[in-house]
Amino acid sequence: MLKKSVKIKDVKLQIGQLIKVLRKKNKLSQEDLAQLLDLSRITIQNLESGKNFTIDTLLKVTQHFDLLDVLHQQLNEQLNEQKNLKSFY
Amino acid sequence: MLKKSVKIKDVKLQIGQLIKVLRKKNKLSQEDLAQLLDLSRITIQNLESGKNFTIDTLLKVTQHFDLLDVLHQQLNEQLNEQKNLKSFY
DNA sequence: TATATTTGAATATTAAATTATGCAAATATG
DNA sequence: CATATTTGCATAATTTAATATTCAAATATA
Repeated sequence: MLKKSVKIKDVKLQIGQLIKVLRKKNKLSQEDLAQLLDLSRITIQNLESGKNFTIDTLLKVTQHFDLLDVLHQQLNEQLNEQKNLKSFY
Repeated sequence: MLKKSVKIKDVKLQIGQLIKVLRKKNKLSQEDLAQLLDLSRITIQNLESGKNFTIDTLLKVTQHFDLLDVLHQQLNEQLNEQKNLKSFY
């Protein structure tokens, strides 16, 4: 059973899908979210549709949906893993 | 005991730190890594020092250090969590 | 120590992300 | 169904990430 490798495009589409779910869960239109984050609707649309975007844009959204701490923790775990150290909570 | 909130800048610096550790573990100079990913050394330097950068740049590095699958899986778990579904492996 | 390599930081240019606007298609709501 | 709202996708202008180059400081290596 061969598992096909994940492509960069796949991950971008996946991120977009996640943002869209979060936005709809919070009953926000693309325009609503854009205004809350001081971005244009087009940037939100690009983010959700797998286009290239900046880390600042992604982290603004992440922060708004209270996932910045989760991300920070996962990165910390990954960092400790690479250093062969246990992660601490 | 108050825990101070994680800032966007913190996460960017953390990503940069992680990339730097991965690069050094693989005994690559910034220039080496840049050439392997068809990027400039300056882009790698910006990535490692907390500047803004694009998701394509980050995912190229992630892919090179065989962490794209891990990221994909974590995103899938987060997506299922937001949908109130169990993640599957 | 000597010196070769790497890194950080500046400036200037190029490529691309972000933005603004408009409009048709899709979706939501009365 | 009717229509108001939202979304997707163009095009063009602006902002900024990515690049090229150079040089001094830091680091690695003989």
